[in-house]
Amino acid sequence: MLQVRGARLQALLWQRAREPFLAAWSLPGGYLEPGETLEESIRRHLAVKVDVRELAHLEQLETLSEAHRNPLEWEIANAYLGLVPAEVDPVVPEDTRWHPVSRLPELAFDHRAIVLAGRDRLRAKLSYTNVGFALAPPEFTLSELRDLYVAALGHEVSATNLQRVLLRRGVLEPTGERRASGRAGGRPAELYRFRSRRLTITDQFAVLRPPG
Amino acid sequence: MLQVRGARLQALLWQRAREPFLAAWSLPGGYLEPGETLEESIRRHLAVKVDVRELAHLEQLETLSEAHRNPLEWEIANAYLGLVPAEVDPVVPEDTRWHPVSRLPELAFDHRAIVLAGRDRLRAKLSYTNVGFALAPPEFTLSELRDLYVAALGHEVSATNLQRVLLRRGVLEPTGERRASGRAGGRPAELYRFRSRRLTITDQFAVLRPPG
DNA sequence: TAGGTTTACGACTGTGAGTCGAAAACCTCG
DNA sequence: CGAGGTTTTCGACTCACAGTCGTAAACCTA
Repeated sequence: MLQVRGARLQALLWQRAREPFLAAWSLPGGYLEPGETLEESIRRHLAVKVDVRELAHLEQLETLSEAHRNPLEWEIANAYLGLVPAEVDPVVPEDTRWHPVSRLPELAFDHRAIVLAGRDRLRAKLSYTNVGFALAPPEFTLSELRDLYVAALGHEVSATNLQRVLLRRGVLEPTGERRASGRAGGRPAELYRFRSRRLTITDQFAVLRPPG
Repeated sequence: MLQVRGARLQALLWQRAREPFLAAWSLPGGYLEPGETLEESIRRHLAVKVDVRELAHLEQLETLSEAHRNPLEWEIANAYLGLVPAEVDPVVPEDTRWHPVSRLPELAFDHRAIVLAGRDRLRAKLSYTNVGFALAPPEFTLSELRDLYVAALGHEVSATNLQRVLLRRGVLEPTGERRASGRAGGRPAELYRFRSRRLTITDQFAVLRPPG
């Protein structure tokens, strides 16, 4: 599970209480029960840590069967990517904390690679889909949205370009209202919302388009 | 497994000899054995049908756990996408045949959706990676490569643009040799090859690039 | 050798992303 | 109440690159 908090992209991790990897940080998850869908299983295990209704998006990341996983048993592990909108602060148990993806602690198994794969998937999809809806609150100003993109992408983003691109693609729509900026005055910003909160591909890749 | 044969994108299917879905066409595959990697398992099952050394590329597609699969047992199925270069013609058993993806027969389970997902994945990656190497023979003319792209993408492609784009990205390189076109004379075409035969992302998506 | 065919390549066009600056709309402080 | 500072908005400009087109090159066959 990833979320932008405090202008940084962070991952929800919990500290293991048992061997192997005692005291190392780990991704939430667990075993599949019979008669259960993969996604049902994920949601069940996540529900132990957070309120799953706050998940704005959940998608399959990859399936792993590497040998360097838990050496006791040969496992097939399904990694999922979940996204939580900014500004919600789910209640989490004692052993669970958010960690900036840019400064991860020692992680159990191959969980570090999984987190980085999730970050990369998010970065790519921010460019050609409307996943932004899963990072943003229901309404927001363009500056706030820009800050979310900066945190997730890890580089500067022009608010002007962001607005132009997302408007032309029909991803954003103005609410008609405006909100005064928090601190030092300034022109009040217009509020926007995502037109849809379901994943859609918005960029037909630039190259080798059909003619016409 | 997909391959461009006869100017059409085709999928390798075999006809089931047992219930359920008796006589329906089906994707090659089978069960995972203990102590086996997912990819090892896939290659083992494919080896029954074809010479797996002819696979130029193999990647994970998706993992399914739907209820409308084999109703007898609840299964987790891992779908893979394999690509075979044009102009190789692997020996296949009696019950196995290539079928154009655009005119698939009745398929068992949800295999039809899997084949279409594989086709879509291939189409997308042709635009922003160098997967072309897995569809093309070792050396080829630009017209031949264009025809492969047309078959896979399903729409016209300009040979001029294809050349310019793939050369600028450093995906193609000329071999220095040339080959007379098959039939009616004409200027002999220069031969090209893919600089690398490992999957690489070559298009940093058009949108929201880092500044500079 | 003339005409046909295919490939190669430069020039032009058009779209859209990145940049910049001015104007708008608010605040606070004197 | 006005001046200066701050933030947002929006148009205009630039530039990179994909798509189009026409001509020249290099071969074949009759």
